[in-house]
Amino acid sequence: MSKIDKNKQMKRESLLETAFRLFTSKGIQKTSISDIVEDAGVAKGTFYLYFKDKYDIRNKLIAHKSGEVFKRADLALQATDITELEERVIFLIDNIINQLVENKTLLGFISKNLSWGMFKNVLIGAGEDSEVDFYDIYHSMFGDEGRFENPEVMVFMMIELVGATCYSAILYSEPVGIDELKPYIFRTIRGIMAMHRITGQTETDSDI
Amino acid sequence: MSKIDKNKQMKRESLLETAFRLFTSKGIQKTSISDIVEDAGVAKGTFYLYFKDKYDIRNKLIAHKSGEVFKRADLALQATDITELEERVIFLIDNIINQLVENKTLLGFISKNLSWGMFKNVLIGAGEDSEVDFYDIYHSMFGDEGRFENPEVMVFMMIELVGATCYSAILYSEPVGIDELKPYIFRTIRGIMAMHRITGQTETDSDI
Amino acid sequence: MSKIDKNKQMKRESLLETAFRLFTSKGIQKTSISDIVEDAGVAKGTFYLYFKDKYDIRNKLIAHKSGEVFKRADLALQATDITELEERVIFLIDNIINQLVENKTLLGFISKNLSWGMFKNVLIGAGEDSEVDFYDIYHSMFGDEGRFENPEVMVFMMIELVGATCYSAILYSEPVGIDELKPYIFRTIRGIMAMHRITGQTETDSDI
Amino acid sequence: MSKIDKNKQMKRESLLETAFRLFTSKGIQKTSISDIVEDAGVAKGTFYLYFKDKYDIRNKLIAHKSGEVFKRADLALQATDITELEERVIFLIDNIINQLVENKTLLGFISKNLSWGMFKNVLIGAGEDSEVDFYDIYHSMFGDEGRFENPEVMVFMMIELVGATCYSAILYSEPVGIDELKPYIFRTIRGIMAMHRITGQTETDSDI
DNA sequence: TATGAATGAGGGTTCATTCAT
DNA sequence: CATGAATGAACCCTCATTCAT
Repeated sequence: MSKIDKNKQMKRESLLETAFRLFTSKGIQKTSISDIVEDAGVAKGTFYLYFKDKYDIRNKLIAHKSGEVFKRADLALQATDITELEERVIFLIDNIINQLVENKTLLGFISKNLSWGMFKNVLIGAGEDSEVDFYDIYHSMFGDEGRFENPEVMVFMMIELVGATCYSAILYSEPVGIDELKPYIFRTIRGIMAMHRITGQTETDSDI
Repeated sequence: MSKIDKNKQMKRESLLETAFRLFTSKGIQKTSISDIVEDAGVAKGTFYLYFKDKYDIRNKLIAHKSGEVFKRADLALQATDITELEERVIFLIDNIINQLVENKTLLGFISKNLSWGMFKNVLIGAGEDSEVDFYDIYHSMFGDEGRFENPEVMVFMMIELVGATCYSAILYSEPVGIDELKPYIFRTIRGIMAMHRITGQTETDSDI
Repeated sequence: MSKIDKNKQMKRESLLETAFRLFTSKGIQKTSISDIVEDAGVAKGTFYLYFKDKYDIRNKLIAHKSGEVFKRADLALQATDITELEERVIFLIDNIINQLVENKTLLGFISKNLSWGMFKNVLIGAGEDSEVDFYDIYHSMFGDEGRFENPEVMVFMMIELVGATCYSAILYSEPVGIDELKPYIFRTIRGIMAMHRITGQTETDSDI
Repeated sequence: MSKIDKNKQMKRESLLETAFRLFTSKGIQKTSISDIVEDAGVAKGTFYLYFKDKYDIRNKLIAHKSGEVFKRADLALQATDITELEERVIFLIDNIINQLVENKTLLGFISKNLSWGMFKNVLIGAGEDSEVDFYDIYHSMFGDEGRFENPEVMVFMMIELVGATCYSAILYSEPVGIDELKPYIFRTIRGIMAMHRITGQTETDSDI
């Protein structure tokens, strides 16, 4: 049975790998299920044994691939001795940006498809096939300590800012290259964190 | 000739209107040219007299629709007596957000399709069928006065931040509704402007 | 497997047969793939499982049909005891002409489509789905014996002459019917062979 | 009126010229009426004022273009002092072949389209828009003198032989280039003429 | 489980032809 | 005579999905 199960797992992973390669090289719209099964070396019907349709495999890929990016960033962070929270966040973001610079196809894939809703799913559902529990990381960083007014909004803004600006800067160097953009991103990130830090809320709010 | 030309313009606009309605209700992928011409009440071949393909009409719609949003925001701004630049920017953004709240289908359409490159095209090419010259507005606000270190990067960051965060907040109230998010957005916008203001560069830079 | 393969072969042959019938009755240009699949009783997509496009099926038909003609002629020749080479050639040509007289649709199809390049392909590639190896026949007749100065040119001229003249004579009796034309054709064929026969080259050449 | 008529003639000739250029460069099937009128600089409807459809203009072109070739060959012949009939025929054929070598697009166009029936039309109908009366030439050469047994068959065979063999030799050098093929063609032509010459009919006929 | 032949609706696109101007 | 916008049938081809093996 183990052998059969292993075979099954191989088929599934072959399909995922192939789909990712084709999605990132030809685009999702232009990739047909025929393309995937042909390259993966399985029969057409087999695809439907593992995935509902093209968008099912896409969603599973996004969760998987973005999870990996966060995992690698977290591992790198653990290898440092940075303790200050703000510096830890900056380190993570910098690491993720660097990963995306190195892997532009992954960037294109994630940016076009990773919504905030998706991201939360990664956070929550990560435990199922991952050794890292992102939910724990998230909470230990932002949630438990009560240091931030609205941690979820804060993380949301940071992620959307980084995602949106990096896409254009890394892939098209528009309006500037990522190296030139990074300082601005980091300063804005620090600004966002400062804004949400509870002790820092003494200034008068005059938001329009 | 006038009669024929008027008829042509009507056909063209009928196609644009119908395409927009279908794109925003069914999505671009799911909308076929057959759908468009059927709803617009013209023959299939007629579509190809006016547009190259589905993506041609989409691009023209994006430019047109986002141009309109900016135009309306600018008109509203002119009706005020706000003089301070920062306040003018905040007013514009607030107005645009409010428009998008009122017109969620437009928001979905623009957000999914308006890239920075597209935005620049709207800015530059707006003159062709618009009474407002966005390029002038842009330059009079940010470019000429030498008050900002890198105005293009600044505008880029503001637009990407607003676009990315509003999409989720307005359409899905995730992670919070737009009303709750707005103060954070505005404060971040002010932070971004402060960061680029040349005289404000006295603080120490410690961008990683 | 045998059952499925048999079914596949049947589908393929049904398509070939139907295409031939339509090509010869309506012409290739006027025959659409829709026509073929409809008459063959298969779905449109099925066509593309077996052939790349209309011209793929046409080429396969030409090779197949002209191969059959040559094969039949060769079989008939083997049933005789003609030994003299020239008489054997005349016999083959006569037999082929007679076949084409009997099957005028085949004549129209082959004549319009069988170029010299095509003919060589039939000769060379015939082995793949045929029991007769035309290449062997050809070589044993003309090539090996060293009796002809330029056997390829000789065969080329004979084939082009026969093809071009028979088409008009058989189908339209223009300028005369095939029976009246035959003697002239045969005499010209003999002339061409005489011309290429190496020992026959004693006459003075005065080719302009 | 003359001016209008001149304008009409110009439109017609512009259409003919453009059609010929497109037919020979893209092929007849791939050339649409839209292509022709666009390149010719006239409106679509105008085409139908002069020609019935694409095949009407094609037929008119074939007659016109092949007529020109024969006319040029005849003019060249008249400039010589060749008197012997056989040599005159060889001269004509050689001249025509040379024209086709120089003008390969013309060769492709004529060969693919010039049937014997067409050729006779050119002969007969040539008077309508040509200064040369081919019918006269033809008859003075072959018909009137009673020197040939069946002049029409003879001309037919010569034309078909030359047309069929030259096409492959000039355009594809298959099986040999035209220069290498010419001697064989001429000898065969002489053979065909000898065969039809009435005084030369002393040899025994053994046509199968 | 796994296969892959078969399906057929539906996609985008072309183009000969018409006809009001 | 000349125009060219409009037509819409017909084209080729793709592909997600099914199901008998």
